[in-house]
Amino acid sequence: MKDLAILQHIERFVSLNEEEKNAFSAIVEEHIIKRKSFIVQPGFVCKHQTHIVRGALRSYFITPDGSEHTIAIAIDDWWISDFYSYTSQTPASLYVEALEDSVVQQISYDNVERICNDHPRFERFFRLVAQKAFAYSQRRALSNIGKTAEERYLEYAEMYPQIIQRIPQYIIASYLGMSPEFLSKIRKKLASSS
Amino acid sequence: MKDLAILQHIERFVSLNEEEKNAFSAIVEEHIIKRKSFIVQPGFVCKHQTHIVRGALRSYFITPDGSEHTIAIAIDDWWISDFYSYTSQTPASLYVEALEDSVVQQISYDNVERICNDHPRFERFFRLVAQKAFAYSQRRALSNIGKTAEERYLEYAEMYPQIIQRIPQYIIASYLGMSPEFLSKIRKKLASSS
DNA sequence: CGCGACGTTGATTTGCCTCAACGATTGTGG
DNA sequence: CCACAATCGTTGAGGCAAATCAACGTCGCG
Repeated sequence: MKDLAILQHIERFVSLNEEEKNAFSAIVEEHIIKRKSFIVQPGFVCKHQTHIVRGALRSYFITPDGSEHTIAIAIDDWWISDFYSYTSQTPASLYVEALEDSVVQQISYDNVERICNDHPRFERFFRLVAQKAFAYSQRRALSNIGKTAEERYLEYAEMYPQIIQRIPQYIIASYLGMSPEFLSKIRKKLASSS
Repeated sequence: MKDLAILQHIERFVSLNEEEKNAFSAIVEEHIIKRKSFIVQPGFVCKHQTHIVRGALRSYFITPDGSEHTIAIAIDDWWISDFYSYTSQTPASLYVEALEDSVVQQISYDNVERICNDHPRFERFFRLVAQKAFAYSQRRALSNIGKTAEERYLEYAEMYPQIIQRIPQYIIASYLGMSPEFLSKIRKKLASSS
């Protein structure tokens, strides 16, 4: 039952009957993504929402001056995409790159719209997901306001210890909005003071 | 026809028949909000989504050190709320305050859920709104990364000249993430160099 | 009029970046 | 299986954008 993970995920929000489960299973595509390869690239429309079965991916973009900025780091059982590109079906401005060999399940924009038309329960599911994603992003933005780099790191490390272990430090730094050198200095200071 | 503005707003996303329009009109409450009064306060659950017919409001929160941070500035025909509190129906962490005497139209959480159950078209509308709001907030966050305070101000002033005129400068500064003193210096520099 | 809200200006401080050089580890082709 | 190159992390010196602090100007309003 390859789609079990993603169906369980959905049933946390809405309950589904057999017909709905089958309709959904039919539109899920499972893929293996090799480390360092991309599922979204600037200039191309992001056509899928991606659910990570296992592995790790990140989204990031590159400013005109050439520096990388990580927008999201996602691991097992999270979703990732260029949500702006997906929603508006316009060319992406982000890269979405696998940090490890990963297994993902994807559903395409067209199939989402279709299944939402056919089954209002999915309309509801995607409304709740969008609301939750938005609320979560608002909250993250809030909780970072007025914090120093050290405070942001401590909070993140406490919240997502698995990510700290699995993901290279310079990517964490880029996600937390600081230089890798500065994160290194923060960690040194924390290690000596504990 | 008091509900005209908000119905027009909805019909930009989905088309409604007479029955749906009537059902929606029935749950809209119109209120006048006096300058300096609050429609959301920390500790209380945010029970409404608020559509501004005319006037200006902002949402902000206060960090433990006592400093104010403006999250959103909204004027005629925009929506505002503590979206996190609304979505999860948990106590708010934001204030939402009127900056001018304003006229708003509100719909309650319970009524939104009810009308979504009864009419899938509204489920669709609120999904699209949540998706758009999320995509927009992502995009704003993106476009600010790696920018100096001056660049952020110039961009905002170009995008929303009406807001620059109508809203006190220290609130703009707080929204753009800089001190009021520094915004003053930026404006002085820009005035002399043009 | 006088008070409070808002904006300005200058002096000083600081959090974090940039640059540069140097380990440590990993992996990869010969 | 080793050599060499990437990749990643560390350390220190110097610099800058923006915050903080403090004082003063100005306007509208009760």
